[in-house]
Amino acid sequence: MGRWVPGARGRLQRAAMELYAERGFEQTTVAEIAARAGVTERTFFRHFADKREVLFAGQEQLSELVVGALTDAPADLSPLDAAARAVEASAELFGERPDGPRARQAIIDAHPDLRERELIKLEGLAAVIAEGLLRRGVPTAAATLAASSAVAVFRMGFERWITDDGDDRGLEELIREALAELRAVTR
Amino acid sequence: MGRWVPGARGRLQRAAMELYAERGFEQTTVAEIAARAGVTERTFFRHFADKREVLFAGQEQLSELVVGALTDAPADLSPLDAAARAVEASAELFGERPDGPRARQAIIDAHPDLRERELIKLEGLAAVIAEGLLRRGVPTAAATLAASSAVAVFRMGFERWITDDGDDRGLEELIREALAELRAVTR
DNA sequence: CGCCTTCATGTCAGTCGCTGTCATCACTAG
DNA sequence: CTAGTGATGACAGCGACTGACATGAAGGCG
Repeated sequence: MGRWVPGARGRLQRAAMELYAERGFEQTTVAEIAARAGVTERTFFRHFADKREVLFAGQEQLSELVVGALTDAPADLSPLDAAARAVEASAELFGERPDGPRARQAIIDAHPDLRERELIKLEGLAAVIAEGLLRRGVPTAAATLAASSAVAVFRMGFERWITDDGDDRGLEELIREALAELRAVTR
Repeated sequence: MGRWVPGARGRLQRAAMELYAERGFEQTTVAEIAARAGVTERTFFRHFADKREVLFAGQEQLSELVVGALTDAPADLSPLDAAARAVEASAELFGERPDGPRARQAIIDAHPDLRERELIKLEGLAAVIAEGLLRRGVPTAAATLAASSAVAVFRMGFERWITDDGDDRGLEELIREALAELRAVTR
């Protein structure tokens, strides 16, 4: 390590989450985040592309995890089932307690700029799922539609997971439930 | 009208489209757009919330049109069919020639910031469709899933419409085709 | 015809997100 | 001990966006 205190990236993430939660996203300055983390504003932008990205750091891991699950999924699964299986695997990343994800989601939902960023991240997730389906021999159109359906199902399961307090079911089960509902709707 | 030349809003839209197409979105300054339109930078921000919004002016009309079509759709249609019928109605707004929409889409696809904005607009479209389905008595979950499915189907139809040059089919037919493919995938 | 309200615009100052550039300094390989 | 590496600080600068105030034409009204 250097003269600097290590873990600047993590401190920036925590500081940003705290401040966004306290004062709101727009009312928070990057300089303030940096100050709380004990670094310079410039350092913030060396770790995160912009003021929003600090909230979406785990996205790469999520994509890798989901793509891995898709690759490992049984070859005889239908495209949609394989894609759904893939997004179910995300439960491994989120853990059992929805508290953390719920707090983060509350921040995101509170500001359109952050929702935009979330949407393009989900779009990216759908893109890598579609790509994985293509590698399974699924035609382009079917891959695209199955991927976006899987993401829709994931979103619904995720929202229920962080919303319902009396509901003790896990993220995976809620995603499977949403998938069943999607099938009922498209029937 | 006043001392000012009327139609500032329209001139700003045209100027922005031209400049975004010529130099790209990021390389274009709001001051440049305003100058080409013969107004001040400040006036730009009086007409459009930000530099991106100038490309998404027709979104309100689209939502209204789609919601109207959803309201008018036969009551015995399934939620998904009604939602699909609604997005099909968008063809009325886009006209027959995909040239204009294609040019606009090329600009949007060229920059992530614009794609973000497009995604949140589509999300808004899905939201109003879901709302319309709720008014039809569709349960929340089914309404949400049907709406997002309809938007996915719309996107696929739209992309084919502006892409395929030898394909003379209209937007409506391409959307119906995508819907059939979605049904095949979710089967 | 002249006054007054309205409203789109111009002007100006200022904040903040974000970037390029160069210096600094601890750590590390040789 | 020296040169290189890598994360950081310091600083100047651009451009997006906002708030406040001034301006001048259009239209209503006496």
